[in-house]
Amino acid sequence: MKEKFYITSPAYYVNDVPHIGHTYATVAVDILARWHRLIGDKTFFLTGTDEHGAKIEEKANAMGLEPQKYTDEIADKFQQAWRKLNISNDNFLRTTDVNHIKAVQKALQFMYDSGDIYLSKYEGLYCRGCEQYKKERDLVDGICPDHKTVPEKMSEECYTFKLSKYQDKILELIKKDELQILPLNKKNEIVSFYEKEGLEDVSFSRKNVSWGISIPWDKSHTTYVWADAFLYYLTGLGWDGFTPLVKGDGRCSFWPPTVQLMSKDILRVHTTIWPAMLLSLGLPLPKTLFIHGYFLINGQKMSKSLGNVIAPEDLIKKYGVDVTRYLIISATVFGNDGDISWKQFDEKYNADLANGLGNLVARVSNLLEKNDLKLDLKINSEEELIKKFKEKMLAFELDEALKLLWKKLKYSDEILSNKRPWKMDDKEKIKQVLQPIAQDILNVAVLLDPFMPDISKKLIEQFNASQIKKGESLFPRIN
RNA sequence: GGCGACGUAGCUCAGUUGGUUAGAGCGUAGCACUCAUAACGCUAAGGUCAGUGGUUCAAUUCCACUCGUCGCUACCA
Repeated sequence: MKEKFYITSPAYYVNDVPHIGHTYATVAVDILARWHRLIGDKTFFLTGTDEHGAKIEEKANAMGLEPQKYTDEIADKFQQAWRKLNISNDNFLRTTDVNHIKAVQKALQFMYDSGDIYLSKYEGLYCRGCEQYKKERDLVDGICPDHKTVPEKMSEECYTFKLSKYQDKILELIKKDELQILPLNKKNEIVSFYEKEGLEDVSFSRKNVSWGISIPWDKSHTTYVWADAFLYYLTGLGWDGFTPLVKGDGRCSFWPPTVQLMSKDILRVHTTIWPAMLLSLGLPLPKTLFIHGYFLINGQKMSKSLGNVIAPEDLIKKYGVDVTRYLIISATVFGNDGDISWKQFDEKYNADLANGLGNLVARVSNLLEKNDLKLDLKINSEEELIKKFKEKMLAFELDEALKLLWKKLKYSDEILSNKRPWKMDDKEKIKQVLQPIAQDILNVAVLLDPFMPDISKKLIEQFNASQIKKGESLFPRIN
């Protein structure tokens, strides 16, 4: 039974080069995508970059570059980073892509024509320091708590999206899990927000931002970045902006997304503006939004000013690509915030990979080679293990899925130590001991593919050979 | 301030409708082994389950309060 599986990473904002947060999210999406391909699902994996907005324009100006030139450079860095990490995305879409821009304009025109976007005025207290409008309740004694200044009253004309119109519908869909939000505490957070605060209409255009997609019926405005960015999930499939979505038309048949992965800082907009836009456009909503956590260092957020950043390229330099993928995913409970450190990475590497998988592979393959034993092993021979592993993967419990594999290997180590085949003379008896253990290794190797694709491939080749050989050590111990 | 979550071994976490000596992995210590990457195996140490009070024959598990940590409080990618 082939199922359709469409998974997305957010379109990463190009105000920064790829850091470990981007890397974590993208590797997680990649693991899920590879897993679904492995079990035969028809899979599409989208990632990309979000490149418009005032901040990008300012950043480019500060560097003395045209915005397009600047975004070209950063987008290229993202693509390079993903290639290096063996990310198997089916498309990489930039929101400056001409087809994306056209589609956004068509979609906005549709929403304008249908009355969901209207001209109004945004009035508010603007803090120059924050460069944004503040609510009364955000202020302390009428003063911006961050900048200690009194915000100015300003008003500007803007096109506004009737977000409030969709409030009841979206809340109902979230409650019924038709728009599923995971983990559960995040769903509760959003439900409580809907019930207590409710939705207000949101301005969808800006007058003073030139680096953006111009509003098709009024070129003096550009599109609010989120309205632009969200449609990337559609244009990444080649959607041209016409509604309803063309059915059965190649990639567009992947719509809607099965899973959209994101961090909590963008959860709110993804559970308000995003589904409302889809409802306005008459398109099906994503099935599941999964929110992953942040990496912390000694309980603190990573930040450049604190100088406690662990860069993905440093991890790759030390451990290699596959091990880096493994370590950042297994370091924390998927969906929670979690502390990371070099010490912890080293310990995890030695425990799981060097002393665990790597050492067992060396023991078994060495004994097989030395005794000239030939085995005939089968791929995917243990249904029970696959079944349990699958359950964990489908529940997004990536770290738990891995633990199942390590438990299997630990058991093999025990058997090997108890039976002591190196003390035996009868080759047939040695084979009887080693055969099932080698089979377990092969089974584990297959399931490791989503996490460590190259290592998995190497192991499968090694253990599928009729004469298994010791070969080079996969994971040299770190001291 | 309001709403919510959490506080279990050095660390990361499990503990299913309250019920005999509270579990796992890592880390630490000891023993043993030598096929293997000073790896593996075995054993051990280590917890008034944040605190106080209550409900109950019985509470880590339910309730209240206290202390502590954290999240959300919309146009911040």
